[in-house]
Amino acid sequence: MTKRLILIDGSSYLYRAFHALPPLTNADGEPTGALFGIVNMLRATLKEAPDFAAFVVDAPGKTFRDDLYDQYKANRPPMPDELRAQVEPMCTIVEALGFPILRVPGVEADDVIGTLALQAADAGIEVTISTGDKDFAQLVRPRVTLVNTMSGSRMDSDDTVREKFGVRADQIVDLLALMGDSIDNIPGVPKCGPKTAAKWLTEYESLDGVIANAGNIKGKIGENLREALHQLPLSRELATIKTDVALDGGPETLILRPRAIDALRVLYARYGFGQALKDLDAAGDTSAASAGAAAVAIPAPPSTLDPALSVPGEYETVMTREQLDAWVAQLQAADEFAFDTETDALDAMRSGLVGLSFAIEPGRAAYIPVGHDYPGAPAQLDRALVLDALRGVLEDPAKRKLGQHGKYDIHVLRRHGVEVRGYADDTLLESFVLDAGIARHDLDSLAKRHLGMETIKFEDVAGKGAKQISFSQVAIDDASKYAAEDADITLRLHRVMKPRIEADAGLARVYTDIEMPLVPVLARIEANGVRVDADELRRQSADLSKRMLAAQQKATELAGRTFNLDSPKQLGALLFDELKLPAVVKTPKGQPSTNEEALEAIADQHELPRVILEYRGLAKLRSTYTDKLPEMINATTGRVHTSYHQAGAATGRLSSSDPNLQNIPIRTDDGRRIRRAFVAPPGRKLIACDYSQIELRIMAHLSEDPGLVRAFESGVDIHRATAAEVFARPLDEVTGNERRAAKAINFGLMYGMSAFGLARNLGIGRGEAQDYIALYFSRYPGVRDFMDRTRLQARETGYVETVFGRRLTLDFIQKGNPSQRAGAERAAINAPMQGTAADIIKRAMITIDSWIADHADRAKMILQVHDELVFEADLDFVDTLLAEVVTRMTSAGALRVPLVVDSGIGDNWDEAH
DNA sequence: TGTAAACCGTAC
DNA sequence: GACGTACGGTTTACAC
Repeated sequence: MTKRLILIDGSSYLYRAFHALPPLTNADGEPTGALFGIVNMLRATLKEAPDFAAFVVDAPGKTFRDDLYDQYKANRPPMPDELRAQVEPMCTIVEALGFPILRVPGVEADDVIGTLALQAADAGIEVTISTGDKDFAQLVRPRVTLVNTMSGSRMDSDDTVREKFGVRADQIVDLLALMGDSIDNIPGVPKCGPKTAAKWLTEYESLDGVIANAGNIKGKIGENLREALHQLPLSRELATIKTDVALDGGPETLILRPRAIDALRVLYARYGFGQALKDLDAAGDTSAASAGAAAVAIPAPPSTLDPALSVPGEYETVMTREQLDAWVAQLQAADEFAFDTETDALDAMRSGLVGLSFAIEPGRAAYIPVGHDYPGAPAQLDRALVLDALRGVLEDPAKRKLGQHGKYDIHVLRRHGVEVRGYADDTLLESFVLDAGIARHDLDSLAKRHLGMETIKFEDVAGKGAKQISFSQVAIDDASKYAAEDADITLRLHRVMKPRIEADAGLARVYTDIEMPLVPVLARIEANGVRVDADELRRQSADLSKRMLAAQQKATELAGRTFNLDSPKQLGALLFDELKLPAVVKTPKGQPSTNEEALEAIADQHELPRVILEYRGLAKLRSTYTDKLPEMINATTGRVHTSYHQAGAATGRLSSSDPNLQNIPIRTDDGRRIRRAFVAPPGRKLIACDYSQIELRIMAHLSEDPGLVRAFESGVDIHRATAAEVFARPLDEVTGNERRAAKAINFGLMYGMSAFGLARNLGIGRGEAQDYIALYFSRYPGVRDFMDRTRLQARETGYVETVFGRRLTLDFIQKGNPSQRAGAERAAINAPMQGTAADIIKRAMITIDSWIADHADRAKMILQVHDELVFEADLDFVDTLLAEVVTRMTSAGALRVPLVVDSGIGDNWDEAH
């Protein structure tokens, strides 16, 4: 029988498990996250009962690659302490599990693995390399297979390598050389990624072929290639795994020892690996001395201790009444469950229900298809019947439910006749409260981040781009795996993230008292929608078009030729190359900018800039607003329904999209006209209520500056009061310019502005701006102290907090380059104020919603714009609503200064201001 | 044909 | 480099 060898890349798994898993600690506070991942992986390996195995790790010290290239791995940060602390315990556990450990100085673990793999393959042994490092694909060949247990991927032939990389295994080294590697600091061809590299290698076969044909490759990327030519041979050498390392023993010496059961029991207990301990005890009594082969044969029961890496789930597709009844019974018996809906479109206000999925324990999930429709689709349970069967658990407020972005599912189910109640947890919001700063909170990213798992992506089952199909056309078997996994992963993520929130009182408060209660409130606001007068907008579009045409003709005349007024590039060429006008502003990429500031600066030297400014203003209004908004009116409701994104802004603010109703113009007359198209229905009025200077009030609260607090307590115009202080004159002698300067300072401070920025804003000298700021701080010393304190806290702890405990982690404040750090400091200054304001208005929305629920037929909340709430109400209910709303808004946060709410009433949004 | 980046501009 | 947080339209370049 063929012998089998498993080579485990310990170094790669250690790093990957560390970064993929949450920073767990045991009861004594020792870090265990990476250890946990490794132990689970090794236990799975033992189940495979290989004849030979080894756990290979890097030895300390330099390797031959450092000699080849002094910059090798120069970008790699030192090993974090939490990881370093896990290395020795890891080796102890690996030893106890019976694995031979290999550490060879002068080469990397990769080279040891490569050498052993080839020796074994030559000797007829089947080799499996277990690693998280894709570079090993270069070793795939007959009898050498590559697996990644964390992602579940497997490569055992040129075909499987090609699926992943687009080239054969023997071309992988060349591919890596072309791509380079920023982590290991291997130089490659700039802007050449996996796609480009694979394309070249397919065309020219090898790196040498690419080098020989470098002259034939066009474009910027061709230039990049030619400039990088000289270092490609070095890159190839660095990327090549050695297969001729001198080793003491061959593969046949790598024999597994019996597990040291007692030692393992102590170690598992110490690090809190409950499931591993249970398995050990279950197997240990009967086969204490077995060499691991079938030692862990008993399947693990569902466990809350280590849901993260437990085996892939058993998913059921519910096709019969009996199955449905059985699942409903299980849901009724469960304390909590995760659910998810699948639909035929993205828009929550239009999409139809295609299926539902549920998970009650990690690994135990089901998919109930109700709307799959394709040739040959099997008969499915009736949608109404399924929803009726589930109605009890879904509408029961005492039954805790959780989801990922459940607001969407709440909309879909409401539109299909089911009112979800008891929506208790949401993994999107758990992630947002834990790490507001990260880019993505979608399920796939979270699964990778917190569970180290690769999930089935929507595009895997439905395709993408032009080839994308509706989920209703996805084969039920595929749909079931995808949908059940979504519910399963949601549940597992919840079990990992929720305890981390509960461990911090501030985060728990923000999550439990603000974000979760807000979910149904936002769903109601979105469902309410706002009435928009499409005819009015179309009239405005026509008017704007006429004026745009006039501006365009004038511009052509002034330029002496036609050009595309919408193209910054063409405009720049005309203004700065042909007309030789000065370029005072540069874009971030160093090009001459044609933005408003740049055009204003040259408006006195030529007529054209002014005409462009006119055109731009008109074009913006038409393309973004007057043309688009009528298209967004829902055919069923006749209203416009925006989406509010609760995890949209890192500071805790909401964002709005499809359409964005938080950037409707107000500053210019032409812009403000658009607000006249946001109207109240007949018999109703719009009521707009906005917080007056809420962020500055929060600055007064946080800084406790006596002067600023006093100014707000007195109720005077804050910018005028600031001007009076800074310019040392009575309130009624403050000039317009002085007030304008004070206002610029007030706002600039909240954004962490410098003297440079203030000078530019006010059109004054930098020295003068610096004088203003110094004067300001001398009058309001508490503000300066607050700024310094905030920066210091951010630098020391890496995060800042709002009054209510919301936390924003600033990754770049400690590790970034100077420019990134400066940016992080500005964000640190701003976030407590912007974030506290967001907390306050969210609290107000929740309490107003609960009041308005009893008057739902007479009034609705319809918009939120950061510091403003808009309602529509029956004429005879306006006064009642206004009084109640203002009271609830002003009492939504207890600050050292009063909260003041301004309000207005009108037939449209403009009038209500 | 589709997508991403660059640029610009609207809001608070 | 220089003012925080968003969304989105148009052009442009480029990969598929």
